[in-house]
Amino acid sequence: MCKQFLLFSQSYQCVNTIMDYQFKDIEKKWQQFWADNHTFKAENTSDKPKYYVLDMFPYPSGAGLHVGHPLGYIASDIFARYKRLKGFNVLHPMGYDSFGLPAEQYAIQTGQHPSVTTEANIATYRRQLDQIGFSFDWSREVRTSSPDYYKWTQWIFMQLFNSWYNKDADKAEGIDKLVAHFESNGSAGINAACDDEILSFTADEWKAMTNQQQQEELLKYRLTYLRESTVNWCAALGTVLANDEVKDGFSERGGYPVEQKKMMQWSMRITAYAQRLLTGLDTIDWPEPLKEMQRNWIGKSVGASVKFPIYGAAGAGVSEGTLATGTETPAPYIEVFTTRVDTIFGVSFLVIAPEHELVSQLTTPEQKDAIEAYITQTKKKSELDRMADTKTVSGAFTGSYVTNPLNGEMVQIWIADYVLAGYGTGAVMAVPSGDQRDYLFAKHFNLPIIPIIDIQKIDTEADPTKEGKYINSNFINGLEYKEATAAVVAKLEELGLGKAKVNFRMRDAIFGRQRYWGEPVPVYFKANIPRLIEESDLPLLLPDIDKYLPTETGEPPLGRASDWKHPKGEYELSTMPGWAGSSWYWYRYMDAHNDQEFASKDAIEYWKDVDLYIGGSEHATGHLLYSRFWNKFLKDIGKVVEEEPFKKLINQGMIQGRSNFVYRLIDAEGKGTNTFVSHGLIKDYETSPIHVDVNIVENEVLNLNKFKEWRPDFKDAEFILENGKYICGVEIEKMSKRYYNVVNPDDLAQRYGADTLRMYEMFLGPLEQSKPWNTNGIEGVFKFLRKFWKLFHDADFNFTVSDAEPSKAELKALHKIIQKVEQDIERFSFNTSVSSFMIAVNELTDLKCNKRAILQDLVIILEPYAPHICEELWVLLGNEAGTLSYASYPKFNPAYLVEDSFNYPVSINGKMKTTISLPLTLEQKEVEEAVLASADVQKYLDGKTPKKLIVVKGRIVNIVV
RNA sequence: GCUCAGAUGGUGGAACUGGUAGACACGCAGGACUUAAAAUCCUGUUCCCGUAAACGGAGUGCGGGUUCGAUUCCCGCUCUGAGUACCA
Repeated sequence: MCKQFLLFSQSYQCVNTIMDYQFKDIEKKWQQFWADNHTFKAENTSDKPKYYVLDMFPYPSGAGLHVGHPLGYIASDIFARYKRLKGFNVLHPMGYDSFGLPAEQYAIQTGQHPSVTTEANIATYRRQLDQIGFSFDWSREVRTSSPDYYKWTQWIFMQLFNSWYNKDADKAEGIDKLVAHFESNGSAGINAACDDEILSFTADEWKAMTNQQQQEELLKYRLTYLRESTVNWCAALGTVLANDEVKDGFSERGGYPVEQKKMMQWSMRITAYAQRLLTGLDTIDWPEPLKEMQRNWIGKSVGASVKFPIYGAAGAGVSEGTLATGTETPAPYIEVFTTRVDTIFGVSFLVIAPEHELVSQLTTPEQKDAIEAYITQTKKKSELDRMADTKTVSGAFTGSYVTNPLNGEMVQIWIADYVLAGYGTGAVMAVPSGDQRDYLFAKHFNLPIIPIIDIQKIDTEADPTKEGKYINSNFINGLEYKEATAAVVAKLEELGLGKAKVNFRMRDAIFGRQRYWGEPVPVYFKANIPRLIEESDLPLLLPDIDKYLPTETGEPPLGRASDWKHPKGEYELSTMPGWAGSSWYWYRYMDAHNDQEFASKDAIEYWKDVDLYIGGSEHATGHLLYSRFWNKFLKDIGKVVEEEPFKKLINQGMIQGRSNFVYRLIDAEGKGTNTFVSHGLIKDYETSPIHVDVNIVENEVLNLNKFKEWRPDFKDAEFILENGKYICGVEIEKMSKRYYNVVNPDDLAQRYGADTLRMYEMFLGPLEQSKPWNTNGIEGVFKFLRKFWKLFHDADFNFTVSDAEPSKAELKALHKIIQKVEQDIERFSFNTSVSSFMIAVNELTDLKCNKRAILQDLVIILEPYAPHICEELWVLLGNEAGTLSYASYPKFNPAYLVEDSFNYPVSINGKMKTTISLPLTLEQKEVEEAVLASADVQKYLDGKTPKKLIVVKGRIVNIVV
């Protein structure tokens, strides 16, 4: 900053500083060089082993990048650069997830086409990314909203439509194979993941169906299919949301209320893959919490389904009874799912969800009023209340009974809202002795509680134990858990009233959005049957429309597109959800410009999968689950080679904002004055806190002049200072414009340079840990880089390196850092390697080392962290420009670290007292003698004889007195 | 409620399989250079007692335990953050 000034005033200092570390020139020069020479272009054929480093690509929002975004990108870039130096052919691409709601919301407000704002936002992102010096191969950039790209998203959709899941083969197969089976064998022998209400038919019956009927039936098997589903409808956003986009009954984006609504919807049969998605988790190197989240989301429970015959229902084996007048043939059974089928003799009532389809059939005339009142009451309760209020017991008796299939006892049927219609069969067998909710329910309504295990303690609460022997349990009395469960299942199977069953919590994923800015679904409707467009007609382009709003008749915005019609029918009007384009993008990077396939077979067989994936854990149950699903499907149809797409995954922690406050003095009338009180003094005054821009605060000290300039109303501000300074208050909040706590990487790159920014972001702490951003301390990293630069220069900043043989101490410093950084990088501990670099440079500075033999290797190992300064020094050292990125990583030689003596810490009773330097050649016995002989130690022993002496060679000595 | 992660100086953090707690940096204090400031360099900096210093005591959220030795392992608890939520 002072340099230009000095240039004119003091020529002596000017010469001194002119060649000082000029990060601006250096960084601009090398960024240009890399771009011009395509330094980081990856080849799809190579003798080197491959390594694929991927970042979760960003949605290009209007706000641009803040300082938290690049954290993961910097880490992955360091890793990618490191792998190049280690001799790998590295694929390290970047792109944009450019379909999405904000651009559309903006379009609704301004009328501007989302593609225009998207384009502008991408340009900003690119500029911001470029100035940090990433080694991305930009020739492979993808944008999910580009027709060349979404052509293949649509193509994958078509493959899903043309596939069904064969449970016997445990993989997806072509729908034509299913049709062939129907033609020759009918529906017999098909074990498919499909809708519940499939028909069973013979081959002849199939052939006799009209095409319309056949298509309707096939739709029940396709991996993407239409079905009337209850969806999360958000009226304010005008769209349907996925479960993971809804939080506590409100939309995650915008926080608008979300209601349940029935709608014809495209769905993805992800449940077909539930088991494979679960087992696959054991084969991948992901953070355990993230795997756990996916496991919970998939929600596998192993148990049994049991049919309870409805007492008096036709076909249930009992003829009498007083059932409500059902119009249809009454159902003979209620089916429940249970994970504790061994407790079946403890069943004292049955509970079904208020929304259960049999409720009206089961309600007796006497109970009609009670049941209807209860249903009305439940409906009134919002989703939120129902979740919050888990303590109050409520329910109503239907008046009907089932019989226990194993002992024929009459069991009351109740409805209660603690049973959810959407899980299992929407009905549970209640065992109050073993389940706390059933227990409370039984107590509340005075229903029997039957102990079923000898050691059960059920005086005050349910006891879900599996220990002990069964009692009151018919043929399993005296048995233990395992054998009892097996016996009950066997008996139920024999009776045809139950079987072992696995249940998943995960639901099929809804795949339609009533929105404009997304991929059009490549489908048209003919006689209400969805049909795919021709593959040769892909991509089905997103048409222009006049307004980005639903039509008057409530159809999605695409309903406004005129002349947008398939020759044979009407196009689907909903578009694909945000996760469509991101569920396969890592394959497009492998072969980004292919117009014949989404990526060539060769490219996919070469790159295979992502070796390292870095991104936030907020995508745990969305993107990361859908991507695994699509990947498995693509593997089933032979298009990709790996079962799991992301071998290793790392979550970078969230960067929170760190807000600063000033405290405005309040006058007697309670009005804010123009005087501000320093934080340490606010207890003596009446003040109110005001957010202040963190960029005019340094180490909590407010820059008073900048504060006066910051907002016009603070122009004449006065201050009550402490120790001559105004100290600000601090609080951790979300990083957001409205808290004035956003730190922009552009500002830091301007002020300190990209290399400093990169290293500082890593220096901040462990990558995976969430932490508030704090710019305090960036000076330390900046100083380090200047010190590093000085190693190569004399006092007048002339480049000076010596070809002299390095000393033992210099070699030791070098090899210590080689070893340390390599270990750190392999375990993604980037913060500690930055510290180690500082130590190494401090040591070499103390040794006044300017030897090429040391410094050149140091340049190579620092390159992944601070690539610009290293490139510059690499060339100054006489190497060819641009060859640094592919130089070979220095080999660690442990011989240089060998010591011949060790400074033994001597503890007495575990407390470190003194140290003794002894040769490492000494054996345990000799160390003991040397320690006891030492005058220093004798002083501490104070004449006492040690009880015990512990010597760990090369580590420690501990004397027990 | 359940699951997971975490708690170390004024601050960010380090200590990798139990072995010198506080590396590295920020901040702060003192000093050098300077008319002065900035920049740079040097010294100190866990706390307490004492204090010129040696030295002594305490100390990794809290309470126990195992061990010659525990930030690290075990048991119980408190707090913070994330995920999930009547899942039968």
